[in-house]
Amino acid sequence: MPELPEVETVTRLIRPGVEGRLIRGVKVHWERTIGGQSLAAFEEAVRGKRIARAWRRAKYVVLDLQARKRPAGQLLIHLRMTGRLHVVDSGEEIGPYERVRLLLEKGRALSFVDVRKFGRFVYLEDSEPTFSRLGPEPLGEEFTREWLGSSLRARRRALKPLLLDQSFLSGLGNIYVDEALFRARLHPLRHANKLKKDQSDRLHAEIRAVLGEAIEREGSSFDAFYRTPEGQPGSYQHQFQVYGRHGQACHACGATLKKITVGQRGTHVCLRCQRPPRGVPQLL
DNA sequence: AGCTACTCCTGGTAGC
DNA sequence: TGCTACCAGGAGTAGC
Repeated sequence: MPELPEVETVTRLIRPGVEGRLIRGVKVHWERTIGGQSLAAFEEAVRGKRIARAWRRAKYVVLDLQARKRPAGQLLIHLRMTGRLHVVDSGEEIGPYERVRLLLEKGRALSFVDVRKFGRFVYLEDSEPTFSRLGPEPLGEEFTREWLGSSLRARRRALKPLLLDQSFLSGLGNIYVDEALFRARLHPLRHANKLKKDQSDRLHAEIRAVLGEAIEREGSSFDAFYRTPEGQPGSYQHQFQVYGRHGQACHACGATLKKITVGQRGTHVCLRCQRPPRGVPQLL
């Protein structure tokens, strides 16, 4: 499930193939992948423009578009659960799960493959309103220990749903939240405003560490399903301490890891390393 | 503010 | 072997 490290990796991979290229045409195989406007309006907005830059904000791949050398809107791509992007030859057949294809110059194309159809392409004249609703980048300058400490004190929510909330902090998803909370030795149901300073400092450090390490390893991928045709699997899944490891021994203390549900999300914890807050039965 | 429930999707798999 | 039922989950929305 693409989170910040996977989106960062994908962005880096496609960048050399798309930056500077003209979008000659658009093929949409699943119309609902296009969000916010009609298919016709989307095609009209995108065709004939040049991709000036490919970058990442939160879990969006952002393509800055130009027309006649001037900024001309942005294409935001969200991979959601199973979306993947690759640069391919324009004649290359990708199979039944390709949802969108941008035809580029020089016989190349940007192909969007998405089994579960949750991914979205949105063209925006101005992305500022969208991005201003997002919390800070966890690897950016704004995300300091002081910011996290004071922001947590202002919220009463449980840590996990708060960290998954993109308007609080952007880029984290289910996997890296579980990993960061484990590494910070904080139970997912701990209330944000109850953390002591050393705990919120630890959480800050571990969020950064886990994301940085995952980017170094080009993200996580589980099975062939999530890999790109170019064979870019990512290898961070081998570093998981808790995610998907329920029933196995905690690497830190040896206790059996558990899987619980927090906010309708599968949640992986070591109940010995991550002490539940008062009132939460230490069951299962 | 913040909770739950529901929606969108389909491949994989647990259970029988 | 083959069937069904359920699971995974990012984000948006509705209702309380």
